[in-house]
Amino acid sequence: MARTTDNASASATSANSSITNVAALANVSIATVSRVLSGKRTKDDDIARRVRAAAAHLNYSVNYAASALRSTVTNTIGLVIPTANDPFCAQLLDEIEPVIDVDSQQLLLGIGGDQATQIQRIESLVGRHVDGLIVLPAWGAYLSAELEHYASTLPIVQVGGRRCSFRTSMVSVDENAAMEIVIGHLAERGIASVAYMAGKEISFESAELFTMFHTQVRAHHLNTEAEWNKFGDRSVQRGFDCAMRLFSEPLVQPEAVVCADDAIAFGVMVALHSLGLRVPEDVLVVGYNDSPIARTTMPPLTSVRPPFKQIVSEALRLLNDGPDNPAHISLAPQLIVRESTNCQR
Amino acid sequence: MARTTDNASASATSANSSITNVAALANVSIATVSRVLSGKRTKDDDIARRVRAAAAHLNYSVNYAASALRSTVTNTIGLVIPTANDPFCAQLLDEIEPVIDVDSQQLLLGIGGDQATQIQRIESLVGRHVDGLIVLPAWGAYLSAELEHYASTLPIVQVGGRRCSFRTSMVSVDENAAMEIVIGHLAERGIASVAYMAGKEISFESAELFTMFHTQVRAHHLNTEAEWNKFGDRSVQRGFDCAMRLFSEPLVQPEAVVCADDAIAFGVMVALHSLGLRVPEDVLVVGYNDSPIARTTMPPLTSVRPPFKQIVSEALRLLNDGPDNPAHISLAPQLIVRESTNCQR
DNA sequence: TTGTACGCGTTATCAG
DNA sequence: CTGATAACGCGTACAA
Repeated sequence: MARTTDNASASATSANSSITNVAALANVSIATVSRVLSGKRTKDDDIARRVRAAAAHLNYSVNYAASALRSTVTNTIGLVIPTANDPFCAQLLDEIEPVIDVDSQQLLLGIGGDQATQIQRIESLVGRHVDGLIVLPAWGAYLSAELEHYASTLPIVQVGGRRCSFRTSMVSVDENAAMEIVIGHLAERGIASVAYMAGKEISFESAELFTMFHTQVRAHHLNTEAEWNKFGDRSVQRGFDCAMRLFSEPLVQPEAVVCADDAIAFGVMVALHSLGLRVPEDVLVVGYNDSPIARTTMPPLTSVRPPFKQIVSEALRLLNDGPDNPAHISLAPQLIVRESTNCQR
Repeated sequence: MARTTDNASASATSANSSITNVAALANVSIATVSRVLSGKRTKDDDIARRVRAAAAHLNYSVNYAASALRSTVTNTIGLVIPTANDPFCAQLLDEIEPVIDVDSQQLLLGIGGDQATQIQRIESLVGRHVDGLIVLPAWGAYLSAELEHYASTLPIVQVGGRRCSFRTSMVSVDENAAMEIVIGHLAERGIASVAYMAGKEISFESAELFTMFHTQVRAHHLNTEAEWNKFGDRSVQRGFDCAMRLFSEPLVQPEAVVCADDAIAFGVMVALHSLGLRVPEDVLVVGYNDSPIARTTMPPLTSVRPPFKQIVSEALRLLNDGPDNPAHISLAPQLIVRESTNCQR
């Protein structure tokens, strides 16, 4: 073999080498090449090695279009998200892509911030014959009907959002467990009272969490007040405003604040700081989503971390199980304890 | 026509209707159907209308696998990014996906945080025969050789990162213009001295910007000190630490701080706040990237906004031009002026 | 076990 | 401008 020309010939043939070339070089039929490379021929004899060597030498890779046409498997999964500018979506993206790719599959991405756009993206991806579909519904988007419509054709997993029918699969964070862990943690720290800055009022999930908050507060014999616990958006500004109102009164104040999002928690911490209150000595603060920013606040923020790895692996497992085995899976998150709650009463 | 059964028959045939069915229903040949639906036949006579009606009735959509197999156009473009957890990447994603999709194209996403992974993703996508490739190199990744290797086969656009050869296309933010705009803005505000918190020292771009900073400072007759201007990472913590050191000394202090990232600026603002210095009354602060967080800081942060829309449209234009017309395009950003610099001296 | 031959759904080619 | 037909590259039933 002429070592110095290996690279040159490889790069020269990289574009136009098909299974036929490999078969010719390995001195076998294309059927054998197909079987060896797709793993349908387990033996590892001389033939198999010759085929693999030829494929490597020609820098051969299967033509997915031809493969998909013949076998109706595209080695492609579709992912629909509302936006990349959201810590949950972004972390899920970073977690899911590498896992997809090891399977020599690829990720077809659709972004849609509202119901109409998401439905459009779903239809686009179904038209592409993706092998499976993972959907993170946008806030307030009801995709159940749409998803159910394709559920018989295609394995579909909804991640988070409103609970859907049992004809489609679903993976979600166990928010009740989250609340239990958070309140339990605060109770362990010895605090006596706690406030809650919830998510959007319109959301069913927010309401449910709100209820769970009160259940857990009672269970741990903590105190809370109606005017401490408000619905609102998930912004820094909202956390700031709420905390300013809450802590500038000379009346009774909570010893801890639980937030439905890290951004809110962040605003709360800034407000506390400008009021001269210390975190965690005077007030403990807990966030949600464990966004990258939680690690870099002053002090670092204790936050609920959604089980991204598990969400991804369960979602992919459900996709592999096919469209006929739908299931609803709820996964408990983890509390990442940092400085913002590191203070024993 | 039986209106009530339209939906039922459409959904029933949605899965298994090919060009042959459409041709039969429209009473033309499959070739004509192909031409009408792909727009290669401009006339809008009775035949065209019959074809479209038949396609709509059967809920037909082209099989991209078959189309790709025959025509070597996959209607797919590949995008490689280092991570979704970065404001620049996330905003570019949100900007690019809708523009791709209107062209009935799709986005194949690859994520790789280092050089090796990114190369792997690029090869994966090339293996998928994407029609074009957009690459955002990871920090410190040198992909020029890899990209150049495929540049003859495939239109490739590099976005940002180290300058590449003229055999591949490139779209980047004009950082010099950015610095000019920023320093010009501060000079207009009447400040006399300014500090700069640069990006990573290893980066060529950082060094270049560092030089540009000094050029602009001189041009506007402002003052700066060597110990004010440091390289460092793009984190909140870094901004906080640097600002604490800088502003806790009773010596001469800058009236403005320019940061290479919003996160740094954020840390600076927190530090100033805890030192009792007001923004913008005592110190003006400018960030970079106009991440969503810039809108929600207290006060809202003046920040350099990369021209995402233009980056996307230029990148797609270069992809459309094919692999034989590479170009390097540099786009001036925009300064989004907010409260953090809203103070005349 | 291996090879031959067919067909997947589409677009390109060419003759009418 | 239209229609018939070949060809794209691969997987697999069937024959050897």
